[in-house]
Amino acid sequence: MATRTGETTTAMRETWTIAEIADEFGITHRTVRHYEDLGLISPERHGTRRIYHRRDRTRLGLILRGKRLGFPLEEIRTIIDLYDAPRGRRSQLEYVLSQIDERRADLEQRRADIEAALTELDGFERRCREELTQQGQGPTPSARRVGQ
Amino acid sequence: MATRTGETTTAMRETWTIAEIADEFGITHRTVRHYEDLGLISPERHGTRRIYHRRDRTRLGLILRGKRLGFPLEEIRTIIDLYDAPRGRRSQLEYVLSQIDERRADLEQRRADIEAALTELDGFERRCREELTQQGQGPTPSARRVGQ
DNA sequence: TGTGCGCTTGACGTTTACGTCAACGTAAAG
DNA sequence: CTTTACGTTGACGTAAACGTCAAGCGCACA
Repeated sequence: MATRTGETTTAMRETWTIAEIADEFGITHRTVRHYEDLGLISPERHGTRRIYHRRDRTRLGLILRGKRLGFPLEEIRTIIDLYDAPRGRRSQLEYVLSQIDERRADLEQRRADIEAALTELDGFERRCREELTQQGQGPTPSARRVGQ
Repeated sequence: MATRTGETTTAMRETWTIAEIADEFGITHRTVRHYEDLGLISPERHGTRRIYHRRDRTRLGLILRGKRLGFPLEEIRTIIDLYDAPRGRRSQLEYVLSQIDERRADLEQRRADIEAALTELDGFERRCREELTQQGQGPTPSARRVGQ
């Protein structure tokens, strides 16, 4: 597990290549480049080569979480751009705050949808388990990994 | 707002046309047909015309919630099919229960992502508000709808 | 010095989720 | 009996999010 520069852990690294970034996040280099094309990340260049810093990794984390939540990439861009938007003037700050409110409303809608889905799932599982205990306790060749 | 069959409310209706279904759910008839093509709904036919029942509306509700949560339609189909899958034999029931566990794990991951996003958003808002009070209380022409 | 490995830029292909005609059928209303 | 409004089946178009070559560049190492 030796890193090629001899550090103890990757946590000390300052910069990364596209390949390192890609398989650390479990995506392809094409995907990383696609995010760059859309302006979600903008790595430094060393000549023609891309150099990724901590900032880029943070952004990638936010991007992938946004994707897990089903947000389109364009929307994800506006969200993470919000985090380091200029907020010097009062009007800018108030704009950012209003955007925050919109984002929160969206997230809370999603949370409500998830709670509802989980509740339904629980009810459904209970009904299934009742059907199960109602049945005879006759053995079944299928594996017993319910408790796992 | 009189319905053409003269009932008081749409809640009493037993069947609906594609147009009624579509604009009740705020989607196009093309979308409804697309869901049918993918096997997410299968309305009754009266000759060539589609007739939608309560069952179809329930399914549409689940479909749209799944979409709000960012699930692909194919996955949504397997999910809602699960709800009325045959579970007569014990092995079938156990399969359904295992699927439920998978679904729940997925939903809980998403919920965790949402909680994290909301927490970050809260922290970010607090920092913004501090910057705001730090600034001079000079008036700004922008609207004052923060408390709303 | 050349050879390979990793990186780069196109450019086209693919899948998902519909949008958008086009052309036709049909049932009720005038 | 002919509109007309609604419904139906293709079939092609499109936008998003990458996948997949192809071809070339540069640098480290034998």
